[in-house]
Amino acid sequence: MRLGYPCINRSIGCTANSTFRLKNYSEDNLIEKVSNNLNCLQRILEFNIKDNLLFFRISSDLVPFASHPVCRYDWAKHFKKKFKEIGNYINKHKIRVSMHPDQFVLINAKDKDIVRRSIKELDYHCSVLDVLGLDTSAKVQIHVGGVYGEKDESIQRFIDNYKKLSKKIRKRLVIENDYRSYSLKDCILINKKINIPIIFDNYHHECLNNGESVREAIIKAKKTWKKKDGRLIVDYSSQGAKRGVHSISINIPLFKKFLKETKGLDFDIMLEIKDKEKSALKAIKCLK
DNA sequence: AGTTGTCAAGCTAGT
DNA sequence: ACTAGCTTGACAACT
Repeated sequence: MRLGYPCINRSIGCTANSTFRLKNYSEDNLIEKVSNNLNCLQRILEFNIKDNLLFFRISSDLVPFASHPVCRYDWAKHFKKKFKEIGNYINKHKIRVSMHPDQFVLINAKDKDIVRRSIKELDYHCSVLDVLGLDTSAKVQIHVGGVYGEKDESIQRFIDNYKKLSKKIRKRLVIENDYRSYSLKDCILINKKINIPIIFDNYHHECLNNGESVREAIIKAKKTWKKKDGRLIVDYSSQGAKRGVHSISINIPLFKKFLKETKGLDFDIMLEIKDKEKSALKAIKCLK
C-alpha cells in the first residue's frame, strides 16, 4: 500500500505546475516553464521519499498548452534527458505516479470537437508518462463525462469512443466514480463492456451510491484492475465543515475508521485534501 | 509590495 | 438566462 497527494507541495516553495497566459505563449516561455516544472517535480519527489510518500499525481500543467494548437514545439524531445532522469528516479524508488486531466476532458461529449480536443489532451498526458519511461501502472484518470439527459446513450457513447482510442491512451486510461452522475455501479457496467479499470473515490461514493458499503465497493473496484494495471487506486477525502465541501485538513479518526473497514485489502491511496503533503504526513503515520 | 480580476477547454443544479 | 461549484491556483495587471 502506498499513500500520496496530488500535484502541489506547499512546504518546499517549488511548484511543478507553473504556467503562463495563452497570449504570452512563446517557445522561450514554454521552455522556461517546463524546465522549472521538471526541476520542481524532482524536488517534490525527493521530499516525498524522505517520509515514504510513494504516490504522487503529476499536474496537468507540467507542460502548459501542450495539447493546444498553438503548441507545435517538441517538448518531449527537448527535455528527453530530464524526463528520463526523473523517470529513473521514480522507477528506482518504486513510486506510483498518476495524472488527472481537468473536467473539460469528455470522451462521451455529443460535440465531436470536444471529443477531438479531449483525445488530444489525453494523448499529451500519456506522452508525459511515456517519456518518463513508466510502465502501465502509471494511470490517467477521468470521469465518465456528461449525462446530456440520456444516460444510457451517453454511456454507450463513452464505450464507442473508448474503443476508437489509440493503444497509447487505452493502456493508461481509467475512470473514477463521480459524485452526481456516474456511480460505481455505472462504472462497473462500463467495465464489463471494455475492461477499463475503475478508481474508487470514497467521498464521491458517499454522495452517490447504490447501497454498497465502502468495503464491498473497494472489493468490486479492485476486481477491475489487472496485474499490468498495478494496484487499485483509491482517491480518499472526507467532507469538511460544510456539506459538499472537502475538508481542509485530514480528519484522522475518520481515516482510521476507513482503514479499519478496508483492513486486509491492498490498494494505493491518493489523498485529495486541501493541505496536501501536511495531511499526507499525518496519514502515513496511521499506516504504520 | 500587496491586492485583485482573470485565466483554453464543460457539465449540472440551482436561482 | 445566468451563475456557482466541481477544485484551485497563480499569473499579471493594477494600486
